Amino acid sequence: MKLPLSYYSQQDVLFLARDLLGKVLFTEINGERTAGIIVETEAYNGIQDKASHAYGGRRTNRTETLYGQGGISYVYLCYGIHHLFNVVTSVENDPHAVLIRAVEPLIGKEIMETRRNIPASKSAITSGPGSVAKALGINKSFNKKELDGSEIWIEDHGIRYHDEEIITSPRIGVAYAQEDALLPWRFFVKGNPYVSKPKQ
DNA sequence: AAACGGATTGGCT
DNA sequence: GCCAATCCGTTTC
Repeated sequence: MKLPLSYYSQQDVLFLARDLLGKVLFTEINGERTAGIIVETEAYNGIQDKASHAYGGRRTNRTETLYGQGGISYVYLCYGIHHLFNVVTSVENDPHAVLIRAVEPLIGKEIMETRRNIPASKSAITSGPGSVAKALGINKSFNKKELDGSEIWIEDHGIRYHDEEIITSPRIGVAYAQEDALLPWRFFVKGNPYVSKPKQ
């Protein structure tokens, strides 16, 4: 049921960003299980990608996680407030990652409501990367965790989207990446209400 | 040593 | 629509 770690060693991060749509992301914290269907992702393509934290081969305490073997989580703090969850992919020393930007709640909706303090009837509950992490209880303690463990993992429930149901667009909030900001490396499910709605 | 700005969100105008 | 919240790696003095 859980995707094996070998799934994440695929070296084409664009393929995986698209393939992760429809997969189900789980967390279990103190016996509280929550899960959501991934409906929006972005690919961050290693040392050649100006939008990546690992651009130019940068290695810091924060980015060290990205250089690990595919199949671990990369969680960092954005704007000092929001935890953003990424799936590290490819092989060791090839710092590729997929940012999970939105999920459709599947299991543990009441727990998500408590964590987010908004009703599950509102799509904002898991829309946007900061909201996903908060709803699933993901914080910095999840950084570098293997994605086939008992606290966080991803399952294949056989949900498949046709090509025409998947939209690609430029990534969000990466204007600083200059020409790389225009690359169509964001993937989302057409019409899904949980897909984030940036102001751009 | 200090300033800057970001893979964002939600509350107030 | 605007803006504050507020941590941390990077840049600049």
